[in-house]
Amino acid sequence: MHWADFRAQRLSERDVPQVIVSGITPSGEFHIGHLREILTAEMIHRACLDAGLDSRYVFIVDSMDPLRRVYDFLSPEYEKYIGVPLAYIPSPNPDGTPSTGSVSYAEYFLNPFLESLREIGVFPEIEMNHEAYEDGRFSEKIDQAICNRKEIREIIMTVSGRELPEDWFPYSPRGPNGSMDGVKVTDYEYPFVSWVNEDGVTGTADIRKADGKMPWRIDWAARWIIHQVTCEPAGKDHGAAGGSFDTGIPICEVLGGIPPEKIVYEWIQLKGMGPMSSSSGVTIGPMEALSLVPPEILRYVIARSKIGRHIEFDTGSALFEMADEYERLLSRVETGEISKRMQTRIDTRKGALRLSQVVRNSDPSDSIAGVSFRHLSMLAQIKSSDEEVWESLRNSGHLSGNPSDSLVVRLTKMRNWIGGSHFPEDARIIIQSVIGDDFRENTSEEQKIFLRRLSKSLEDCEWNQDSIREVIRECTSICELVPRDGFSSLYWALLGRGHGPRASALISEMDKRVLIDLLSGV
RNA sequence: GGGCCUGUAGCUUAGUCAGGUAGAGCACCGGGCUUUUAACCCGGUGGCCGGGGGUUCGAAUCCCCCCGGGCCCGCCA
Repeated sequence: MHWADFRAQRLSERDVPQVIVSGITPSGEFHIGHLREILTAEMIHRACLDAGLDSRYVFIVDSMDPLRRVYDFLSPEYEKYIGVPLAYIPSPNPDGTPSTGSVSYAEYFLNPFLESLREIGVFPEIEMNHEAYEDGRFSEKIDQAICNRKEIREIIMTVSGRELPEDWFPYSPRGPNGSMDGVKVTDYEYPFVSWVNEDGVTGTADIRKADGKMPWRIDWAARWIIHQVTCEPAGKDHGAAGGSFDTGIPICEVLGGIPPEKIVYEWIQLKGMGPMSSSSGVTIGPMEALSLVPPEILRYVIARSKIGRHIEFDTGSALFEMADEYERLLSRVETGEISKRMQTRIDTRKGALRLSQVVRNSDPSDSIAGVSFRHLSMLAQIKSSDEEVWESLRNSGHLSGNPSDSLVVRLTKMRNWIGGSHFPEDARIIIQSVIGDDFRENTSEEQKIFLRRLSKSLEDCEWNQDSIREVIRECTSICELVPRDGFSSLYWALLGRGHGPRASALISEMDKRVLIDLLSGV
C-alpha cells in the first residue's frame, strides 16, 4: 500500500471531515524542498478523496511570521523590518532594496510558487495566516493560551527541555514600528495586551487584530483547532524529540483541541552536478525544475519515496532513470506467481503512479511519451527541428502518427535541459574536432582503412541519411569488416567513444567538409 | 549531551509495521534484430540483507549491543 493510502486509511478512523494542511514561511525564494512539504500533504489529501473521504487541502502561508534577519539577497534597509510580519513589509526589488509597490514581501515570494503548484496540479485553499489574526479568528485561542500560560510554559519546558523565563508570555505584541522585537508584555485584560518596548514606549495590542502573534509552538497548536486540521506532515526539524510537534500535541489539548497524528518527512537533498552543486550554495527552484522535468515526473520523485527517506534530487543522469522508470511501470505486466511481497510492491507503485498524475484520476498511460528519456535526449541533440525528431521516432517505431501532447512537452523540456548546465556530460553528444588518442588506442589498422575509404566515398555522397547509411554499409562490406566494428571505429573518430546514436543520422547533421577533414586525420 | 532517519547486488532501491527459502531497475556480459551499434527483443552473471548476540521450528523483518552514513535540537520556522 502506498504511504498516502496508508495515511488516508488511518485518518478514516477519525470520522470527521479531513483537513490536510501544509505550512510554509515565505521568507525567501521557494525551493524544491518545499515541494515535498506540499506534495506529501496533497497526496494524502488525494488518497483521502480516493478512499471516499471528505477532504480539503489547505496551504497555510505563514505570512504573520516576522522577518528574522537581513538575508543576503536583501539590502541593509531591511534592518528596520526585522521582527515585522512578512505580510506587512514591502517586497524587495531585484537589487534587494525595498520596493514601493503594493505587493507584500510574503506575496512576492509566494506568487510564483503558487504558479508552479498549478503546473503540477496542486490547487490548495490558500490561507494567509496574518488574515486569521486580522479577522480575530485567533483571539479565543490567544485568550486561552494567556490564561493557561503557566501550564503551556511548563509543557514547553518539560517536553523541549528548554528554560523559559518566569514572565514568559504566549503572545508577542507588535511595537510602534510594527516589530515584535524587544517588546515586553506588562499586563493583560481581554482583549488588550499591554506592552512596553526598549525605549520605554508603552501601548496595547488588541488580540482580535493583527497587533501581535503567538510564538510558533503555540501558534501551530492553535491553528490545528482553528482550521480543524486532521493531518499536517511536518519537516524533520519539527519532528526531533522535544520539537514543535511534541509540544504542539499537548498544547493543542490544553487549548481544547484534538491534535493531528505526528507525521514527519525527510528533506530533499540536492545532488550536485557540474556547476550546480550544493557546496556552491546554488539551489534549484520549483520553476527551474519544471522547465526541465515534466510535472508528472516531478510528482513521481516525491510519490515514489517513502516519507521517511531522504530524496536526492538529481537533475543529472539519475533523471533519465527516474523518467524511464516511470514509463516502465506503466507498461510492465507482472507474470508468473505473485508472492505477497511482490503484490505489496506492485500496489505501492501503482499508488505512486496514480498520485503522480497532474490531473487527479486521469489515466497514467496518457502521460507516457513512449520513448525513453535517453533516446529522446539523443534525438534532440542531433535533430535541430522537432519535426525531424518525430520523423525519426516514426521510423524507429516509437511513434505512429502525430506526437502526443505529453511527448511534445517532453521534447521542449528536454531541449531546455540539454541547453542548460544540469544536463549530464556523459549524455552530451560532442563531435570531436580532431582525432584523439582514444581513437588510436581503440581501433585496428583494418578499421582505419575502412574510415579512409569511407571518407573518400562520402565526398561524392548525397547528404542525406539514406545515402550516407548506404555508403557506410558498402564500405564495411568492401573492407570485409563486421558492421559492428565499422560503426565502432566511426564513433571513436566522431565522438571519442565506442558507441553512439545512429551514425547516418549523426553524420547527416554534420557539415560534410568538417566531417571529411576530421576523418582525414585517421 | 538528547533525538530522528538510514545501512539489502558495482549503483539506485523493494520487501521491515502484520517473521516463512531476498525482488526490481540501471550498469555489465551473452544472443537476436541480415537499414537504426545511446533504438528494440531475449537471456545471464552478480546479495553470508553493516557487524555481533538473543527470541523462534524458521529472522533482512522482532529484541539488545556495536559500527558506518545523513540530519535535527537558542531564537525562529
